[in-house]
Amino acid sequence: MTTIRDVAAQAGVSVATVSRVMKGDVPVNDETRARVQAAIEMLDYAPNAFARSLASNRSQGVGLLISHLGGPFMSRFMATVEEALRRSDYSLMVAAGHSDATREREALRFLSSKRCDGVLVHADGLEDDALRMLAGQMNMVVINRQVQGLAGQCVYIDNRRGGYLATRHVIELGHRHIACLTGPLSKQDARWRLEGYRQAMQDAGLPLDEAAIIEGDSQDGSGRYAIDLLRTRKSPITALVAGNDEMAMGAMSRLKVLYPGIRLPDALSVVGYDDEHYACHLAPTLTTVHAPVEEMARAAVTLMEARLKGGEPPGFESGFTPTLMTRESTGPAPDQGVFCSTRSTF
Amino acid sequence: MTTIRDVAAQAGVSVATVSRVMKGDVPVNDETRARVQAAIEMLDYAPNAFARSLASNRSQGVGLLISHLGGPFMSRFMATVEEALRRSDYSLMVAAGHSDATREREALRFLSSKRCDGVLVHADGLEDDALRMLAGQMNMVVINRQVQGLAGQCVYIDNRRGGYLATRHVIELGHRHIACLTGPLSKQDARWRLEGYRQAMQDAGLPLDEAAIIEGDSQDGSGRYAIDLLRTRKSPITALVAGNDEMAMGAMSRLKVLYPGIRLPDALSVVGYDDEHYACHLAPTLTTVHAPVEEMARAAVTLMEARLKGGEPPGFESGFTPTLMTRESTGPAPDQGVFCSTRSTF
DNA sequence: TCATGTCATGTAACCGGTTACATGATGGTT
DNA sequence: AACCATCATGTAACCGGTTACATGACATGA
Repeated sequence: MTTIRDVAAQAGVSVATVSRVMKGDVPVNDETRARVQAAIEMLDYAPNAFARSLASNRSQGVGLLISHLGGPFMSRFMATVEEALRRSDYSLMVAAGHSDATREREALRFLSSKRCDGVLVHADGLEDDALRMLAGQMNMVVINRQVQGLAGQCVYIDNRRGGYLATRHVIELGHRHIACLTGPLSKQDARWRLEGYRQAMQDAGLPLDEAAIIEGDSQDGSGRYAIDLLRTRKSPITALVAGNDEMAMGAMSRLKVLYPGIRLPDALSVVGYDDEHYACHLAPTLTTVHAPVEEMARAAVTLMEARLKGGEPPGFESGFTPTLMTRESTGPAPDQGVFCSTRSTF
Repeated sequence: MTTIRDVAAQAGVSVATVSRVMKGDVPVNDETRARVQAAIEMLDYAPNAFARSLASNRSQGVGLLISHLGGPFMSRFMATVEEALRRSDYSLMVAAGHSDATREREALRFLSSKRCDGVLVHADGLEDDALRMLAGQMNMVVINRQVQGLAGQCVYIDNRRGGYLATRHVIELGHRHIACLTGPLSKQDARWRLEGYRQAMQDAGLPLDEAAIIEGDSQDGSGRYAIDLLRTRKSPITALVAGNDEMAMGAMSRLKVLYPGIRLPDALSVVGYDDEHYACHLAPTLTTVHAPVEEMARAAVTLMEARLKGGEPPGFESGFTPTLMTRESTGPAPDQGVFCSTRSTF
């Protein structure tokens, strides 16, 4: 392995000069710089990252804590983050938190033990308090979540608005009996989406039926479960607002099994959330809420880089707004919901 | 930051002794060890990863080069790899190659510049030759690909068999005119899957119609394209074997648009590949080829750890076998294919 | 002419570990 | 008693960079 000393010897200068040339922003005589660069070229020199980190106390790496690696849009998110970071010569270290407070904390400890310069945190297990505390110990940007007291280091999306949009959409289609299938209410985003649902119902002057709110686990199985539950209740539900596409998909699958003869939006209008890439290939194609994931990822990296450079945090808006993708899974409200006990198909 | 010297002072021993206690496998007097451990505990000491790496020339990190972060099963794969590595206190550094030889090479250079102890390489842009060469320069385990000359450092799956299984399945259902929609044939796995298709056709004594082999790009758009193409040709195709679920999904969507009245397997039997988690929620649910991704990921890590420890490579079999998941998208061959020009729906 | 400032460059301490080798204590053998 | 092996521990060189400070060359103004 060629070291900085080899290069210095080859170029006939001191190691300090080589270091300065590598760094780039320190004034060096043009002729000297050229000689050093020639030597670097000739010896195919690449600085030792460890030595550099040890001396400068910076790792040139940022950690990414992902609550659940298989989660929606994670791949899109990570791809964008990786690309943006690499452009700045930062490496990306990934750790998974498995949506569990203890494991997320452990993952952060791990990343911190690896001396990341900063961490992008997508945690849904940790409490706000824990995040605030940890943010004091390391350079942190929080993704997909708004934490009070961590202004300027959160990139989030208005989940309340997402839930609102989804619900208002079916209301506008004439639905009055609308169920809501949420993700685990221990998660902030699930709570906000539900809040949006509540608000939309209230704004439309519709009664809130607490029995029509079902807490799921964000997996497709919950969709099936929700349908079965709503069916036993035989409440006159005509639309379902789901907390994510996965559960919406599960619900639709179950409906197709139970009511093979009925076209789906006629049986039940279903709205998803996340706009996963399969959403437009389901049958019927899924109306869902779309988030600008790539933009959010870029914003997170920008925020992080600003923190790392130590300058003023860029004053840009890091709150994003979801949009509704209207597709076939939602349609006009029928006179009678499929779940209504008076319906002949029962 | 507390250093090893602080701990040494606190415990009244030398830094070497502390280092030995940290290492674990060197004999240290029990009483001394206890004192050191108490000091570590008391000072909440965590060794500086850079210093350690610099001195020992090991990074305790492995890189993961992913050709395409959004690709099938990547999240499952990564989740498993991350968990297995972390258990051994290795960190995971991710770089994306974007399915392009140059960018993959660049990503490897990057990971190597960060001094990873080893790299797990999922590359589909690089040539075998390039991989063989690079494998000489760094500790490498190749994922999802069998490279001649790199025995014992590849974890792969028998794509030929996968293609064979998919094709034989529809043949057994009575289909005789079977199209094949492949991924980019510049990719090894796409070529092998096609090879399996060919073999199955041949084994069944069916004629090979080269016009029924279409090269796609692994995106859903290719599915649509393939259907449109087959339709103009009006060849009497009754089944389609696709190179992945994405394309199969695209094809089915297109079919549903074109022939809204016909149930899908009657119009065309479709087989996918990858068994993505949405496969069983499409309508009809998608018959597809399943790979034991988690097992493969664990095997890759095991192989890597063996290389890192420097011991003998474990003699286990790193070739995996795919299985067919039979679902609704395939059915008995109709008398007349939907693409047959004599059909009345045209 | 000499003090002073500017600029490019060199010297060497430092980051915080690992580890080869030195040291010294202990106990067994002849 | 002298010798040697064994074992736990300490000393200090080393890994390969960064950077504060020193140095020396040259230009400027009094």
